[in-house]
Amino acid sequence: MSDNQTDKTVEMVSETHASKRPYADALLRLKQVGLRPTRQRMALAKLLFDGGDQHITAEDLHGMARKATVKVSLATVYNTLHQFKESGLLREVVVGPGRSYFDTNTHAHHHFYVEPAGELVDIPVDSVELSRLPSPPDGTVMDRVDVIIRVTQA
Amino acid sequence: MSDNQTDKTVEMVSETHASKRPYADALLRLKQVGLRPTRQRMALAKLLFDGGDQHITAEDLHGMARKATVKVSLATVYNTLHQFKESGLLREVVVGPGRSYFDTNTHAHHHFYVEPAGELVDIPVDSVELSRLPSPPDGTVMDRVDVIIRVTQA
DNA sequence: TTTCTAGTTTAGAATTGTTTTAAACTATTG
DNA sequence: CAATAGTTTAAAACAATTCTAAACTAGAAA
Ligand SMILES: [Mn+2]
Ligand SMILES: [Mn+2]
Ligand SMILES: [Zn+2]
Ligand SMILES: [Zn+2]
Repeated sequence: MSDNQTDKTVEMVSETHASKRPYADALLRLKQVGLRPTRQRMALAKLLFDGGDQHITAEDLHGMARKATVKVSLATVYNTLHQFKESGLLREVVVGPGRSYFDTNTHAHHHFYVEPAGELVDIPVDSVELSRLPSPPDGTVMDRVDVIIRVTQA
Repeated sequence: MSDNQTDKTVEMVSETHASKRPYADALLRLKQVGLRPTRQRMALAKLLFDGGDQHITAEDLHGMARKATVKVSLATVYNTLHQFKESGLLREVVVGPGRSYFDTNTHAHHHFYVEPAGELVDIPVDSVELSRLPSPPDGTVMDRVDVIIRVTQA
């Protein structure tokens, strides 16, 4: 519901005001989670959320920023990604040692992991049916279930 | 079947010959995958496979070796873990950025990941029912499905 | 046995990905 | 405008892993 609302706003902005107010959506998101809309965060938010679902590494995002001539340090990229993750604007998906991606799709969903390309592909949550799950170990409570289907390029 | 056979051998060895021939099982495993039974590999194999299923990091294993007064470098521990993994003697399970475990249970199975303890608990494959899976992206073929249930200490 | 050789181990350097530090900077509030 | 809390950054530090190149060793051949 809150997600739905956000999505609607995004659509509106990108469809009707994007050229006039290209930072409206980024600004909104930052306001919603209580982070100051600094130049760097605005630019990173725009890069992250302006182009559909993405699975991106910190280095990738830093590279995109540089290509877009946004002056931002790698440390800030890391800071920002973690703040966005803590705020629920992003999820982190870990697929291999030293391979972690930030995912702009924060809805419940699963992943194909294509090796050796190292590419992540979303799987809608309802196209996987987990009809039986074991109960968690004593003294623990279930947080979430991640399904990663590892596939290889034929 | 091949697994079954191995398991039977392990049992036999540990039950009837362990005290007399404590390296018989390790030797067998190395022979089976065509790796020379060096002092270091034998010792690591023994540490890994002699005590039920384990989820262990490279540092952990190196620590265990040191405690058992086995002289082996960390580089060799890494080499060996990767060789064992490539040979199918071990699996690698990645649960978080910079958190990867080597798993002595090579049968198909899933995991609870207990946070923040960082502990892995096996889930038998048949206690999870994956009744529907999407087809892999074009040009790829499914390798395996990993289910990680993240749980938190209550 | 004694070579011979390919495979193995190792210390140490290097690399990768990420975090920390502490000083400079900036968005917001009064 | 201050004043201040939050933010950014270069640089150093860190953790995990890999690489390098030289020394060592298991197994095969002589
Ligand atoms: Mn590895
Ligand atoms: Mn992280
Ligand atoms: Zn995703
Ligand atoms: Zn396991």
